[in-house]
Amino acid sequence: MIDIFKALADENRMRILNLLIQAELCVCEIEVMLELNQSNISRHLKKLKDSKIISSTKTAQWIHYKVSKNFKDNNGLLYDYLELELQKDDIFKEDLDRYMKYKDLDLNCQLRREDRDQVLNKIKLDK
Amino acid sequence: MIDIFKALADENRMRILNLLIQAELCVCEIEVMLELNQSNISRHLKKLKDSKIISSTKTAQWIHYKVSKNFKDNNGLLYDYLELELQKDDIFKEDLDRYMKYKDLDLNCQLRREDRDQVLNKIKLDK
DNA sequence: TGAGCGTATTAGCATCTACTAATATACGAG
DNA sequence: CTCGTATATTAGTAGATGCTAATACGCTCA
Repeated sequence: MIDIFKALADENRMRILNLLIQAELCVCEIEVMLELNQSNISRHLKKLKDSKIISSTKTAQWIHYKVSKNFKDNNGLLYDYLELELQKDDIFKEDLDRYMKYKDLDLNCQLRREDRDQVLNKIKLDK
Repeated sequence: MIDIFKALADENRMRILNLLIQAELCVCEIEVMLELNQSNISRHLKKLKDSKIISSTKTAQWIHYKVSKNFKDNNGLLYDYLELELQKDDIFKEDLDRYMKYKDLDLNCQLRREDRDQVLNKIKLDK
């Protein structure tokens, strides 16, 4: 249980988890959505995975992450708490808004590296 | 929310919280129950209090800590999760067993310093 | 097979955290 | 007022954690 709390005790990991609660995503998508660099995301994902909160599946060179069934099944109350609380914080809501834009524009993880800046621009929120 | 998780991401703080979920206690009682030194407990309590998980009331020179009403009211799902999970781990169960012994023996926080070792001995678990 | 892309890992660093030991503060009893 | 007790705080230190930049690994496709 304490390992789970340790994994949750970081804003960037919580932002990642917030996205993964809504969708299954690969590293490069999270990278664009949160504007964090790949190395950080990868390490944070490892920590979430080590504590069994998320799981991953590999297809070709992409690794897709999602909240693990095991976590939901064994920590239902905590999962519900997270879903509820994540709605209350602007930073998490904005991340989801960016994800919605990304999805509405039919963008996907095969976007080319040279397009990344354009993608970033497209999902930028106008506040 | 992240501050709460940070506060919960430590075994000793969780042991303290485990006791406070069951009873209102002062520092010297926690000290005996968990065999941690006073300085550590005081700092851990401060952290739990800063994140609004617990609250304290002062009577004479004793400061009694308990889970705050505010925390229970605003974090019901998390509180229920904690109550449930804390039952699953031996270390937390043993701490509660020691508390039960302490209570059954009608010991209280006014025990004299020179009696502390005796108290420790009385609440020792025979496993 | 080799180039390119997605992901993981490493090294080096700065910051944070928890601990011990010592000291300070606050209160009550005498 | 002063001593003893309960609690808080400080200083110093070791270990954990998060970051950046660089590198390594693994997969696909030409």
